Formats: sequence, structure tokens, C-alpha cells
Amino acid sequence: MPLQFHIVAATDSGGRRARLDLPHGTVQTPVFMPVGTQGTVKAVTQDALEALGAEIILGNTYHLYLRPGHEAIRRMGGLHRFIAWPRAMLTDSGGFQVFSLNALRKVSDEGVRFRSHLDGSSHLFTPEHSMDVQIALGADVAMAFDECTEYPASRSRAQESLRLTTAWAGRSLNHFRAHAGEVVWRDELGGRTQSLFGIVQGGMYTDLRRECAERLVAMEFDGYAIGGLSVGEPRALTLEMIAEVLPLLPRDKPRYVMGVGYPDEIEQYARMGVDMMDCVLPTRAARHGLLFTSEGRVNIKNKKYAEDQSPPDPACDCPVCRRYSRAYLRHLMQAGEALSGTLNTIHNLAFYLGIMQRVRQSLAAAPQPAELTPPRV
RNA sequence: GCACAGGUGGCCGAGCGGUUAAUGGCAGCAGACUGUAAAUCUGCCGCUCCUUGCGAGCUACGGAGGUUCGAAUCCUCCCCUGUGCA
Repeated sequence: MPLQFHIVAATDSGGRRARLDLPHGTVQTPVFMPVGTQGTVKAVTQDALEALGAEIILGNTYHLYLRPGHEAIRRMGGLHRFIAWPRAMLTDSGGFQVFSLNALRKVSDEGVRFRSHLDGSSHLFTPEHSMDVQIALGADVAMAFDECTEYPASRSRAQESLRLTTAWAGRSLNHFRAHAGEVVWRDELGGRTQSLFGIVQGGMYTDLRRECAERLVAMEFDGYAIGGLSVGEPRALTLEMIAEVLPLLPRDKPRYVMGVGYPDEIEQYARMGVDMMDCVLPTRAARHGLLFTSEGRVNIKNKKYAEDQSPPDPACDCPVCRRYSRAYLRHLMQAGEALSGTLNTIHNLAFYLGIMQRVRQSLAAAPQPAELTPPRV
């Protein structure tokens, strides 16, 4: 059995509060998932993540395949054990790297030939290979191998990308179904297995998005993601694509928007009915000195904070805001101290997780369930 | 005292007769960051003024003179620093 998804409250505007039950733990949704590409959410310890209440984090197929290698991780008992993270995890398929490493890739129907960004060596990634790697890693949720369409993309380019993504989705699913039982922790966790999500592409063309969604839904994945967003398009388009695709996805399965967003975006999407989101923004921005706060953006490097003894965010009760001043965080940043990245990251993640916590509370308090009555179409 | 080597914008350090207000790096100031090739990247960084422009003026390469149409760059003297020899 892969995942279980129980909707516990819903609003007329589409938002829903649910419990996502995964082999390594239960996730309260809507959820924001910190990104831990290389087996670490950069700059913070697993202890800190647990204390912040993170229930699920990401890992990346491409990066972990290159280093330390998926077979090595399998031999060490899988990704959870290797990185000492007992809770749920999701691995991205490497599809995004096809997009972001575009200078080092060559795409064909078979898959993608990559040049390693580490040593220049050549590697072929196919849907089957991505599944093999993700099964070896053993995250609770694996993602289909897709091709993230760039922006802007012509209609024909988006169509071609969609064609690849849907073909690869079918191959991913077939291969995954044939091998999902091989995950290292299966017996240990009472025979439970990984789940696989499909990824909707289609560029910024609503009809292509619709077509892609319908074809993926017919394949019956365990959950669905909307990919190819936040790749440089205007925000109105992001919203339009989400609004278009969301209603087409099965109501009783998790819906995941990949790679978003700013604080107000994740709140907005969650209220629309997006169950899962991930984004490097809070962690990357933190390491670069940008704090997200209830008072807006705080660039902690700014001189005006040099002697500011107030907490980073007066309205925040995270461990960083309870203990440290803006002046100290600025000093750490100026001095290039590693602790700077750590503290900034803890705060930003606390801020993001706090947003989702409040959204969940308000969804749970919402007048009940249109959702529990038959879907309006 | 003698002999070498040097003294360049906050610091380090290029330049060695003319597109040089002066390459770089650091420091400083500001901005960006959306399924992480990101503890990264971008801009500004002598002073003043404005119609903010590949704008105008001023001051700058230890000091003072000099050569030259033109000097951070060549010459003379002086001051200072480092190394070696006495």
C-alpha cells in the first residue's frame, strides 16, 4: 500500500485540509516541503527541522545519483537511514535538472543525456533509470521523470515537451509498478511501498495543460503535480495555470505544485486547494541574507540593522527570533560566519511552515464540506 | 654609510610616456534569488554639481622641481619602507 489521503475539511473555494499518510509518517496538508537536494536542507540539521515541525522534505534524484550514488545509499539502508531523517521524504525525478542544466543536456525520446556538472562525465537518464534510482533512494513519494518546459516556449515547443512528458509518465509508471516492491524498507514497514506522482506540463497553454492533465489522470498515479511553473512567467500566468489544472485532478488524491513560491503565493495556492508545495526560496534566500517576516522582506545585510537589537521578526516565536537580534544576524552575515546561514534558514523555514499552519487551521475551521458531498463539475 | 628593491585610490596590488579617475582582488553600500551547478549573482564604489549623461568641473599615483604637445609612467634632489653589506 502506498499513500493514504484523507480530506478532513474543505471550503467552497476549493481549499482543503487533509491528512497524508505515508510510510515514514503522517503529513498534515496543505504542506510546505523544505528542499534538501543533496540529502540535506542546506545549513540546518535534521534536529532543527524536526523541531520546526517539518513533516516531509525533498531530495533530488540527479544529485544523489551522482554523489554519493543511489546504489551506495541503497546499501546503507536507503535515503531515510543514510541522512538520519525518520519522517517522510519525496524525491524529485531529475526532470528539473533537465531544465536547469540545459547547457549540459541532450534530450531525445529515449531520455536525456547529461554531462555531470561535477566532472563532465556523460550519463543517460531515462524514465526507467530515474525510477530505479528513486526506488534505490526509497523516498516515500517518487516523481515521474518529466521535462520541465522553459518560459517562454512556443506552442510547438510546449507541445513537444508535453509529448515527451506524457510518454515518459507512462514509462515511469510502468517501470515503477514493476519494481516498487523492491524498496529497502518494505518489510520493515509492514509491506508498505512508495508512491508515484505524475507531473502536468503544457507550458502556459491552458488547452495543453488540460490535455496533459487528462492523460495523466487516466494513468492513475498516486498523486499529481503541476510542474513547469515559476520558471520566469508573470505571476498571473502561474495562477491561471494552477486554476485551470487543479479542478481536473482527482479530488481524492494529493495535488502538488512544484517549485513555489513567495509567502503570499503559497498561502494563496493552499487556499485554492493545493495540498503540497516546495521551494528553495526560503532556504536559498536565507543563506543570501533575505529574511521573510511579518513585516515583509528584511535584507539583514543592510547597514540600518547594524545596531538593531530587535528580533528578526517581532511577531515570530521561532527559536531564532526568541533569542537573537537583527544586529547579531547582520554581524554574522557580514563576517561570513556559517551560523548566519543556519539561523536565517531556521527563521525562514519557521515563517513558511507557520504560514501553512495558519492556513490549515483556518481551513479546518471552515464551514464543512462541500468537499464531502459529490463533486460539482 | 653603501648597494639593491620599493612607495598607486580604505587595504592588497596591476599599470611603467597618450582611449588612465587609473586592470584585479578584498573591504564597504545596495539589489536580485520560486521542483538548488547558488554561503551565489548583479550594480555602485575619489570629491562636487546638474538637464543623471559613454555629462561638467575639481583633486589624485610619497614630496618638490624638471623634460615633453602630453607624466603614475622619463630626469634631478629630498623624505620614507624593506632586504643585504659594512
